[in-house]
Amino acid sequence: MAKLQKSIDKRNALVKATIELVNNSGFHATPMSKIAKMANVSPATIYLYFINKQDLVNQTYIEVKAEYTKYAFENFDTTLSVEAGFEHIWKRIADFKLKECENAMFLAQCDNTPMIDEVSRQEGIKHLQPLLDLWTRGKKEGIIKPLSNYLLYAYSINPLSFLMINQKRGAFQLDKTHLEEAYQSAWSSIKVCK
Amino acid sequence: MAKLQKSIDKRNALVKATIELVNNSGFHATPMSKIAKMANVSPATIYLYFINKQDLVNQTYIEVKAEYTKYAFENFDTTLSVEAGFEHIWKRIADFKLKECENAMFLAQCDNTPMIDEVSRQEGIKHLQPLLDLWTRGKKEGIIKPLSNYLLYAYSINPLSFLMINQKRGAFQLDKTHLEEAYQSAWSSIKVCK
Amino acid sequence: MAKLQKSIDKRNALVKATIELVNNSGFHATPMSKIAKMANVSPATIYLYFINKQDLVNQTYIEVKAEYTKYAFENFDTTLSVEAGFEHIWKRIADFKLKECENAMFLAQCDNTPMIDEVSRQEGIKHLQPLLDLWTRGKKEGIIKPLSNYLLYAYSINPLSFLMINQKRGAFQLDKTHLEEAYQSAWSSIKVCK
Amino acid sequence: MAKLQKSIDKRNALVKATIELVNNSGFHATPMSKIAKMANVSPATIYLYFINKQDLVNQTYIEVKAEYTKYAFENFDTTLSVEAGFEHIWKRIADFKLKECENAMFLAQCDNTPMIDEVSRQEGIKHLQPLLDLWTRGKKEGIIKPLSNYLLYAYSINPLSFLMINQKRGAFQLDKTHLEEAYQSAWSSIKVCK
DNA sequence: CATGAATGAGGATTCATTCAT
DNA sequence: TATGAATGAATCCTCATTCAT
Repeated sequence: MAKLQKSIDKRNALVKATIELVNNSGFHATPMSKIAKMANVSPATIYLYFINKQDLVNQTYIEVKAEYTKYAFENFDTTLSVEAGFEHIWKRIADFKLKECENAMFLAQCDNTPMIDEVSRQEGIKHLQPLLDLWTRGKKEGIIKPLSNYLLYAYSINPLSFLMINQKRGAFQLDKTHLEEAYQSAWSSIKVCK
Repeated sequence: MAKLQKSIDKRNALVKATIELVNNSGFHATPMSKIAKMANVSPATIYLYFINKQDLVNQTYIEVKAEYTKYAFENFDTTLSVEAGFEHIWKRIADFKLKECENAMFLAQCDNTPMIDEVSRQEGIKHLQPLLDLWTRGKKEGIIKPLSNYLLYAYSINPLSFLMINQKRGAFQLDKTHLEEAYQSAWSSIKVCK
Repeated sequence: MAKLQKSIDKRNALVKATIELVNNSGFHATPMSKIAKMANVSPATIYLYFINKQDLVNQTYIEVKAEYTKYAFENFDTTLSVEAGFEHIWKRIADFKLKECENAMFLAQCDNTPMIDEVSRQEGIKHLQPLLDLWTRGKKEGIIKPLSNYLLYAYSINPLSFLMINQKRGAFQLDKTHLEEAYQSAWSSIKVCK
Repeated sequence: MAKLQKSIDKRNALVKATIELVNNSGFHATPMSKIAKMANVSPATIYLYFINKQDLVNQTYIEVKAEYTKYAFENFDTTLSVEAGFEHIWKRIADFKLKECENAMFLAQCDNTPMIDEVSRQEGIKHLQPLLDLWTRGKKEGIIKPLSNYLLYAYSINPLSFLMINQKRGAFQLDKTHLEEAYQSAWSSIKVCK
């Protein structure tokens, strides 16, 4: 246990420090030395776990994205109706974005910035498949508008990022009522209006 | 003409170079020397127009944001119905985001990053008032859902940023049909369903 | 009058600004632009009057040094006794160093710093001749110790610089009594003890 | 041994290089890169030992001043008579100023220039106490003139700086005879004439 | 004479990365 | 594995000086 666990702990500490510091200052304004200090290791130690700074953020991105999708699809039951399935996933995602704020902020920055390798970006997208499958089923069943997945994501999922960022900045507060309203808007925008 | 115009031209060239380079590499990965080179001036010249690098991006942000809102509300007629008014504004915004891609990318990066002064950010938000007024009217008339403006923006306007970025990255192409679909989704998400 | 006088005024303003700024910040920490601003001229104008920055301080040094010696020997009567002559000169010098504080500070900085051309330094020393002549006479008459002029200057004149600087720094205040004491010490140190 | 000693050596090399280069060119005309080169380290290494350039000279000043006073009061015997004590100290100081010429030059530049922090300047003065104590005793015993310590210092100690600088500049040479003469002048200027 | 805009060269400082231990 | 010291290569910014007007 001891040795391996210690290694894992260090790696995790580095990833966590990276997220927090990049959130507050941006990628290039975050020196390796600060990351090291926050993770309580020597700068040189970072290079035992990561090839270089780019690799550090790439891997951090991939891991956070994986956590995000894992959280989103946890307990997801493919036998649910499309609407129920979507609601489940949407609320898991909302939960993540609003509770695991630091992680979500980090993803938003990566996704709107030339900070991440294209390869890592692709790697990060992979895990959304269950949602895309659900939408495919929904379109077949005539429940979801027959739109590109990009459009569906843009209108039903992405708005949460905007809300999360503005909540983090203190611009406004997202309570339970808001959340339900948000969900209704999301669903309205992609469901087929009868 | 000569002198003043030349000054204005130089300043504009600097702002433009900043946008392009920051889009491609990010704020901190864009050296002043490169900006200068692209604008065909000496690095020292930048400091005749801007206090420092931070001031350069702040002012660039404010200017681009102003252009954006100016474009959005050009020819906007407050006597239009809420729906028609919204459609007009929405399509102007879509136009801007998809045609003035560089500018829109730059704004997206600024808005999702700790790259801009809080003061400048506030300054940038100011000009959205006509849209907020329209929504207020819409809510009174029972046409727009009685939601926070943040929610309305998140669902009806912000998705365009996501689409723009992914189009820029070549992930997918937004044609006329898509655009109409996108508009329908936007409107669906904020209009009161009867 | 007009044109020539205006030129002279500008030159003087530049010299004065140089003294004040160099006193407060040192030679290399004083930009030409600041000197220009304080003298109410354009930076480019400086180069109409001086070859470059080094020339500006060199000339300033020479001029201030000339003022200093002119002041020191004003109304000096070579027919006075050695002791009376020395007292006269010493008190003029003391007057200058304590009243024309800025000028004296500037000289002290120049004299203890590699800031001035060797040539200009030599130029500046020239005008002390009357004092040296007095000392030569004093030595012949057996009134002044038969020491090198450097020693005589070091002990009878130079201490005033130290006092002036410390007074400027607020370390202590030199009143009339002090001054008389200082004179007695100066004279004690170079006169032949009987 | 190894590591710590190496660190100390590096620091000392930096301090020494600073003294030599500042003596020859002045503070602001001495680039950090040159200091680094002369000390055989990388420019970045300086910042492991000093916060910035100002800190480098401040600390150098404090250290040289400490060396100066340490040297001045080495083997000083407080049971000596005032005259013998003063002679001892004066000759130690003269020794220092003339043999450790570089150090003394550096102090002279610092003391006549706005180059050093006020705080560091105060720090540097502290260690003169034994001399001041001796003077106090001398005044009580009626051997030393009842003057401000500033005056006593100005007339008995400070002239050595002037002589040292002019010797360094090759203006004149201070041999044993001169030195004895200088001492006599110093003593004459502060002792009570009987 | 006078200027303000422009600049190239240079300086302080930072930082990702390496290396001896 | 882990480290802290060391560094070369940048980067931001300043400034003496020039030049078109």
